[in-house]
Amino acid sequence: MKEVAMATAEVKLTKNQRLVLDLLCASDAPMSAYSILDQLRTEGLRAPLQVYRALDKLIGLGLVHRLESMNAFVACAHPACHAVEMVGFAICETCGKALEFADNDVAEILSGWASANGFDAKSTSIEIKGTCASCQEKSEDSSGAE
Amino acid sequence: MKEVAMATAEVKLTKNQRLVLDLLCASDAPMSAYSILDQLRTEGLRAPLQVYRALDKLIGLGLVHRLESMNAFVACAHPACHAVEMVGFAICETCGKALEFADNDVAEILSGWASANGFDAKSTSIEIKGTCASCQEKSEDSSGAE
DNA sequence: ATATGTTACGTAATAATATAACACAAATAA
DNA sequence: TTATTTGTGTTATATTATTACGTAACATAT
Repeated sequence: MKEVAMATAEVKLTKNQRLVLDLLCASDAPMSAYSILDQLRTEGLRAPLQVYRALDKLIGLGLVHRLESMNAFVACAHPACHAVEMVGFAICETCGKALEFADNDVAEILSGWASANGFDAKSTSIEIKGTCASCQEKSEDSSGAE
Repeated sequence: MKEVAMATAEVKLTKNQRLVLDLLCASDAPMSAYSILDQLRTEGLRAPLQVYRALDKLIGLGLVHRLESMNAFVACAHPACHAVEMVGFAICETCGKALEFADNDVAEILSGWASANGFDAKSTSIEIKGTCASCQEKSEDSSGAE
């Protein structure tokens, strides 16, 4: 029961799943499956499938999310409450980082739309593309204005 | 000026762009780039790039949307008001069809989140995965219940 | 008309992402 | 133990997308 208080330690993960999750947690930006593979070659991973299988499991557990518009994967920012149903990301096209967010109002509106239309929703992904605050500041430096 | 009243005729499209758009409009479900290519071989298209270039242009015009989670493309259901900023789709995992929707409340909440977080949003995609009404009915047939 | 810039085209090659199929090992449960 | 499930490792292949190159079509300004 001393077992570590890490939010992600509740479930027993296999070696490969642990390697992938730890790498994603340590990364400050989403990673593609193949860059995960490259990083883990030293740990013994050799084939894409090893990564994809671990990712599938981790996504099922709500510990990892997939960014559909980028074919990339990111550790869930809220590892405590694995909300699998609705997740949102704001993805910066300049630095590649993704900010995870959750919004109950949006979730309710969308599930309202679904039931009004007889659609049985299993999962919802929201992805906003644009430029993050930090990258906007940087680009103002070059524009010389004010 | 007699020029056709088709909603999609406002802009002058090239032959390849027209072929791709017409095919997507005629399809009742989203299509992958390569299935578009296959369908248009008889029309003279030969290489993936020809399709991807046409798609890029059509997406820029708001006449076609990309379903990020499926690597597929679909003609815009509202060809009149080309809303590029925010589009939503409910995608049926059984029949593969996609229902397009728009919701101003959601759009406002999301753009509110963005400005509150200093994020400069360019485009937003919402994709709900699940089962459409029609496919639910069909599967009830087999479940015999009630 | 001719020059110039822009947009689109066609082709070949290749990169990047993802899955199928197979045989085997470890953990779990009956 | 036996059966069942779950995960593993490997090879091969399928699917999706882009790079790089050279050419053609079109607008428009001289």
